[in-house]
Amino acid sequence: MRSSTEYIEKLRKSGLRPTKQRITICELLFNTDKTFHFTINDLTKIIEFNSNQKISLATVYNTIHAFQKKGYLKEIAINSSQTYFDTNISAHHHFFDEKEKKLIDLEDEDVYPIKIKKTIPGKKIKSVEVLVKIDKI
Amino acid sequence: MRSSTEYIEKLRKSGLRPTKQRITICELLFNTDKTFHFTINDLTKIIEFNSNQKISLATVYNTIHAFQKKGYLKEIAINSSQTYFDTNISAHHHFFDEKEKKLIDLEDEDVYPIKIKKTIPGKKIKSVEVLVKIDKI
DNA sequence: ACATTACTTTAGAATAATTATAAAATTGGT
DNA sequence: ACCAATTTTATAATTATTCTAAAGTAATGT
Ligand SMILES: [Mn+2]
Ligand SMILES: [Mn+2]
Ligand SMILES: [Zn+2]
Ligand SMILES: [Zn+2]
Repeated sequence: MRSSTEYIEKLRKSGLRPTKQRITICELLFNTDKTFHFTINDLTKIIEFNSNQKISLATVYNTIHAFQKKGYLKEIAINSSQTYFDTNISAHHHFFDEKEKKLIDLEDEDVYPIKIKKTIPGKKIKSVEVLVKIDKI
Repeated sequence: MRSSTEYIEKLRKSGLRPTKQRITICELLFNTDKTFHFTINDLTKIIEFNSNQKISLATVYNTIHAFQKKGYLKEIAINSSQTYFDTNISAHHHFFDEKEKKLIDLEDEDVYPIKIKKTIPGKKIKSVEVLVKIDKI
């Protein structure tokens, strides 16, 4: 359980005003050792059940996008009707269970290093992400 | 330029009735040596400019999903407002240029083989896809 | 503390890709 | 030709996300 003053500092340093809503969302996202994956819909429910506050949907979207731009969240590329975000911002890969619609982290040691031999003139690599789709045996 | 009778056969064998619309879409998608990536929006324009026929949007969606289910198309996992499809159905990876919103194939020899060490009990791997996001240097 | 300004939140409307509906058209088999 | 099953179509519905603009809050200077 980190103190909210820590998030106030973090937000201020990022040029984001530490509002009640942002602090609440920080607490719900980052006040845990475990990182996790979520959709906006998931987060809305988390807020509903774990805080006394009602935060408007627009603010949830605004906040998540602001946090993502600041690098506090990662967006995971999968084809889904909803966008997935990750509180684990380290470079890592994923399993995706399409039935359960759940992401599972692959740690660095779970995947042999990826080497891309091809280059595109005038372009540089921004990220390399592996998505492993899994299914019932 | 393949003959349309070839597509009629292909469709019949798949249990899909060879309708005018499906044959047209087959011709536009598969009558070329080069494979390519497209969205439904792209395909709609391709149909408009390269066939005398008007195919309703619902039919375009229906047909593409039918072809995908039969394995004639692959859906590419990226976060975009539109779904991308690929006429290259071989297992392969992609560059994605987020500015241009364009996919570029990575050939097998462009990427060292991916090895996943982690396993999930009761689950088997269905696919392994690498997405390399690129940007202006 | 008060005033001023900039930023943020909010409810609700708008947008846009995709899916559903159900009637009309087409296909394949007899 | 006839019939049943499938397909196409126009249109409506759905739904995640973004936009809008008014009201609220935070930061800053006096
Ligand atoms: Mn987004
Ligand atoms: Mn789809
Ligand atoms: Zn993750
Ligand atoms: Zn491809």
